[in-house]
Amino acid sequence: MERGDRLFRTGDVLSSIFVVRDGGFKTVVLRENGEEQVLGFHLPGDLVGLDAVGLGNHRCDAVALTSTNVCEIRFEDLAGAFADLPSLHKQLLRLIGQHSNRDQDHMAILVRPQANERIALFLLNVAGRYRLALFPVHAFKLPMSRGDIARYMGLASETVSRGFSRLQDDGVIALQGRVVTILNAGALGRLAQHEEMIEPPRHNERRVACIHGAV
Amino acid sequence: MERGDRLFRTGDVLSSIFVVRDGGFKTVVLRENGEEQVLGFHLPGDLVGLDAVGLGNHRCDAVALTSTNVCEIRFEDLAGAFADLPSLHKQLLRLIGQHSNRDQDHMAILVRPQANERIALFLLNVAGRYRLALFPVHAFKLPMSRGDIARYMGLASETVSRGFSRLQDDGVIALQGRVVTILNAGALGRLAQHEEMIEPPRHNERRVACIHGAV
DNA sequence: CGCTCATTTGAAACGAATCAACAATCGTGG
DNA sequence: CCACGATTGTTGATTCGTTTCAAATGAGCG
Repeated sequence: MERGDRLFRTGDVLSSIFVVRDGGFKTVVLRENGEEQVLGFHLPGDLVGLDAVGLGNHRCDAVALTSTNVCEIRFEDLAGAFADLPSLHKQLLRLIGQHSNRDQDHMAILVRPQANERIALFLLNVAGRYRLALFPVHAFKLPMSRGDIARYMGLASETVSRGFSRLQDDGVIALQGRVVTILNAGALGRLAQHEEMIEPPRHNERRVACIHGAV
Repeated sequence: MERGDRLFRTGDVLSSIFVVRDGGFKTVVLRENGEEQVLGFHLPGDLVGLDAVGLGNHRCDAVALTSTNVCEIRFEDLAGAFADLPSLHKQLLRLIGQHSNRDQDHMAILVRPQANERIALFLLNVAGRYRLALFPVHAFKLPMSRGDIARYMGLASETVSRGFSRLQDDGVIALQGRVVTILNAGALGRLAQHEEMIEPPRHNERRVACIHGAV
């Protein structure tokens, strides 16, 4: 699939669940006033489409953020297999539970009153997910735009941009466009919990991203 | 159960699901820094405990907000019935889907950048849920404190209080402590969507709550 | 009736949204 | 391969709104 393509749209009947192999998706709802709200990001290894399991219809659009590669699981096959393998039910329930955990992480971000905390949490979140799915990496490329991140976190895109720049100035992360390198995970964790930066940045001038060849 | 009692705690293994008959609950998580985040409110007719279906353990505490009355459904009974009645699965999945819809409503509140929009959405939300469960009422008593509402919406409790007062001054709602009367649902809906108040308040002085005997 | 806790309200400081301009990046086609 | 246009990202200045701290009021409960 290419960037901008939709895996499914709001209202579509549930026919398949997808596993992201490569690339990334966002799931979005369009509010009555025309604004787009980003419900979640789906990175390699993640499932897309579980939102329709409850009622049988999708409640959001799944939009490809980049060129993507997905694995399709036809739901009727799954339903047929349920009768034979009761354990599959537990499996599905566990998946749904994980999905719900994602929502909870999202809410944990949204309730923070401070933009910097939200941004720090977001980065830790994404980094953790990449760490699970791929081999541990210090640098990863965000497939989504700053605007998407903003609409995910309930902030203006300028605020996201400023927050990223600030983290770079403080030597917590290095930025190269959408490529993020976490330089100081400890500091990021403290920022996510409203604690002040304890170790001050070593230099005040913005350093160029030195990703020691990992990019 | 009495106010403050816990139906279950974080980490408890899933043993039962509950239906709220009377009163209300909040589900909360305690963050590492000691702060409490309110994940949801459970009013009469609502289910509590679905959070554990995915992994088998509860991921939050369920705290009674008032004296309450619940109906317990032992999960093992349910699991046994699954083998006999495959349709029960769909039923459970639908319930989970509804639960997920709640989370989505919650996020729709949290992404609003403006406190007034969040508060308007919250009131519409709660009113809609009371309308579903009980006979239509214009006045209802919130079982939760302003602080709980604030922790649910990611605001300071003072901001919630101010927002309520503002809505009262504008003649959109009437307040009597925790009893809320919606006087102008249309205006509330418009406020929830960032639109300005079109019809100005008829009087500037704060009116006393006139709930025409419904309380 | 007096206590404690919840709620309301005020004033000030801080932070984010907004508006606006600019730089950088990407994709496209010459 | 480079030039171009369009999108995306960054940065600055201002305005608006929320948090915070503080105090007063009100309600619920023993």
